[in-house]
Amino acid sequence: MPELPEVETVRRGLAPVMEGARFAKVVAHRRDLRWPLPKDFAARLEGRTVVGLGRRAKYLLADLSSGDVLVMHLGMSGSFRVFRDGDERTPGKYHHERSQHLAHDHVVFHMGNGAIVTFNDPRRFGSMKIVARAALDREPLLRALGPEPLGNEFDAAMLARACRGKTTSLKAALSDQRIVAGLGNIYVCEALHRARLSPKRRASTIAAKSGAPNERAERLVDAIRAVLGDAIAAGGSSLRDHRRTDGELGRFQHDFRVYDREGLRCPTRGCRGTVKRVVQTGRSTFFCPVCQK
DNA sequence: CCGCGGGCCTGAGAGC
DNA sequence: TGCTCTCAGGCCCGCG
Repeated sequence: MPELPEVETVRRGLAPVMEGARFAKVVAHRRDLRWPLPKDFAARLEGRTVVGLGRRAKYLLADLSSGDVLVMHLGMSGSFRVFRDGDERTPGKYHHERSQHLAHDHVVFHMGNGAIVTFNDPRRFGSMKIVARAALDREPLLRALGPEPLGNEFDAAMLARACRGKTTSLKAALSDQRIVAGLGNIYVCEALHRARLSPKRRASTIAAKSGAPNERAERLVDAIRAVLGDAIAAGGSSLRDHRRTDGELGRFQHDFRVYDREGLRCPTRGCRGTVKRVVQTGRSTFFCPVCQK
């Protein structure tokens, strides 16, 4: 499911009920997630306070008072829901929603402030891991990640350097979390369309031979930042699984220019092209062959 | 090292 | 209705 904008939307939904709150009780209904939860998962969380809730790429990072960090990933179909004590829901609706959600609620956090946070993931490609904060920079899950695309260190020079000499497609390069961390299938397609660059173009062609960025690299960086910013502002994209933590849908799927729009007119001003779908490295790519060169 | 394909899972939707 | 097939916001591993 989630790419950077969806994960950031989830982070913003969880932060108000988790930051400063204590894990009163933690229940792992099943531990066989993408990687297994440790036997002492609940014990290492219970009684600890969440000092802060951050994000790195598509990972959520809960800093704990114990000096550990709870690392969470949503995989393809993971979602979090927040149920608050005494919110406006009627008891009937509350229980109805809980029962709807229960089938794949693998982990449930009962916070000391009365909030209940559930992690639901039908496909179980997501998971959680507890690591010592002091060892976070050596954590294999995070170690090889490239720069945050909305951070200061991400710019055309760095993107060009990372793509220098790469014979693979731009689509594959942008999907590679070691080059830039947080994009997935939707936002790669959308960013390339905004930058008017073909997903099939060789990644190396955004850099000069010296590795210096060219004008394409500049356009691409601007497009990536813009699409991620717009998507976060819209609460992410809801296709199948993504929900905000209050259960509401994201809205950015209505603003897709190419993703999942095969056969429709290209929205670029003055372009009379039609959105095409091709398969690259096993995933669907949507693009306009007329204005994306 | 590099790029690609398969596999991990479940569920939704299309087509017959 | 029910079956079979394809596809899905991710990522790791192994092969050539």
